[in-house]
Amino acid sequence: MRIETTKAVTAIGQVLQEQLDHGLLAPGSKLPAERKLSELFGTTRITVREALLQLEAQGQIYREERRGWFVSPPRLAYNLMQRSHFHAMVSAQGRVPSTEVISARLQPASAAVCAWLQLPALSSVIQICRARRIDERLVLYVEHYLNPQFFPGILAFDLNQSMTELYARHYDLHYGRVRFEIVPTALSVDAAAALRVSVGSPGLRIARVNYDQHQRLIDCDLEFWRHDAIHVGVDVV
Amino acid sequence: MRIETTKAVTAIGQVLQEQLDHGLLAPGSKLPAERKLSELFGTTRITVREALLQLEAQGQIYREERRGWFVSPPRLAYNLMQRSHFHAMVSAQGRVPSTEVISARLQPASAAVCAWLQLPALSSVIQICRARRIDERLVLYVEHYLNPQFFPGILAFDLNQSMTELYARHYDLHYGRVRFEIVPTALSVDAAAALRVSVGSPGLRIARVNYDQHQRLIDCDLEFWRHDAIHVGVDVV
DNA sequence: AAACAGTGCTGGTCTAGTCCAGATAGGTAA
DNA sequence: TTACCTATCTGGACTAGACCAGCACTGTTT
Repeated sequence: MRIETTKAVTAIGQVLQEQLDHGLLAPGSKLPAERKLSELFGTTRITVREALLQLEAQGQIYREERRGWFVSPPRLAYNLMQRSHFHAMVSAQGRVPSTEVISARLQPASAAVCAWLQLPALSSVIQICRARRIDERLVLYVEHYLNPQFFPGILAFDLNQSMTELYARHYDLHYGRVRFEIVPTALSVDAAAALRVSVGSPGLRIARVNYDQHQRLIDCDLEFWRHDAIHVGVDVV
Repeated sequence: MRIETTKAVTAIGQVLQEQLDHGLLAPGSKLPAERKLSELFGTTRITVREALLQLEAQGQIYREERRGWFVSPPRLAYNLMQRSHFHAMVSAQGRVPSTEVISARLQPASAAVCAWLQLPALSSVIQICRARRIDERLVLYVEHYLNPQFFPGILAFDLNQSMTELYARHYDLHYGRVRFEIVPTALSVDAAAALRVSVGSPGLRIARVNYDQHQRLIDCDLEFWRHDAIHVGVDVV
């Protein structure tokens, strides 16, 4: 016999929501296992899972593959107008950034990258793939594509640091005009692997095309963010 | 006995994906019913559903409640920098916009709205809720909040038209500075109902705070977009 | 012609399990 | 100490059904 007046999925969601709102579940803390929750709510794992997926879509909780469900930390404010970089931005908001290089090499450019960088077909580009964390949590996977003519020998540097600072210090290049393109979509297979999330989980893709102080198109990057990790701000004057 | 080397969910996704890529399923066309698909792929409805949900997360397909799954039309390019409004933007991209007013009234402002509009507690605001379509498809739910001191008698006008044009024609107000805030999240209950999508489906929330030509804070709006309906462009100079 | 009542179809929700693979932690042997 | 093994816990993937509620169409009644 069913007593509930609302659907089980929304009921479970509301209970968890209420606990989150009242801070009983701190950011970063782990939720009970799905099986425990299904027992607690007297329902099946599939139903519990659906409720968890809805909270995930809202950005309230997130999962790490085969590790469990966790409460989402606050979103990072990403202001497109103030020219900042990841490390500076994260630090300024009182949190701890870190970066790890996944791969860095010269390789043939894909058609999409040729178009972005306005390069002829079959050009070579420098690709740098990195994963970035806020307070130890993997939140961002970035693929950089550099026009090699502007960056001789860059692969020899330590690429864990900010590219912006590297450009300034060793190449005297500074960002001028920038074009952003923001698309809500699922994470790509590479991004999902790097962020250790299950494929198909929602993400935010931000593509940047960067010009230098002389209006030359120097590089672009493709950022894949966990969808619950940021909110984007833009001031138009 | 299982023959497949890959997971059934990704296999189903890939098959549908391939059909989409080759244009065998035209934008807006209906997919076979979930039960038909499960029969076709020799699996259960739950598994098919999971594959469909992944394609939905990627923005390839969408659903209308209890009507079926459909192929997503191309995304609308939403450029925050060019001061345009919905009707103009959609028309310029060769598509057909339409708007319907859901509600319009003077009411007490919520705390969040008071903060956005910098109004004292317990102020009244004009709230206008509208749903907007592109080529007949519901894609956007907007809540406008107007500071009533700037808009006497506005509720008497036809609110199906562009607010931007209404402001200009009858109040001599033009947008000056604008602040956008973009958050990937699930659609609110109201938004989901207005767009006739199931609650918990992914969406993009864009909040705008608008100043007029005299730097006065005149209104704000809260836009809820179907996540697959737009891509946002920003040019920073 | 217009209003209405069926009726079948659709996705939405849910049950009650099974098997698999990666993550983790504890213990044992080199 | 270090390396490896192993048992257990976690979510991931899947089966095989059930019932419900809203949609669209069809055929009847007014």
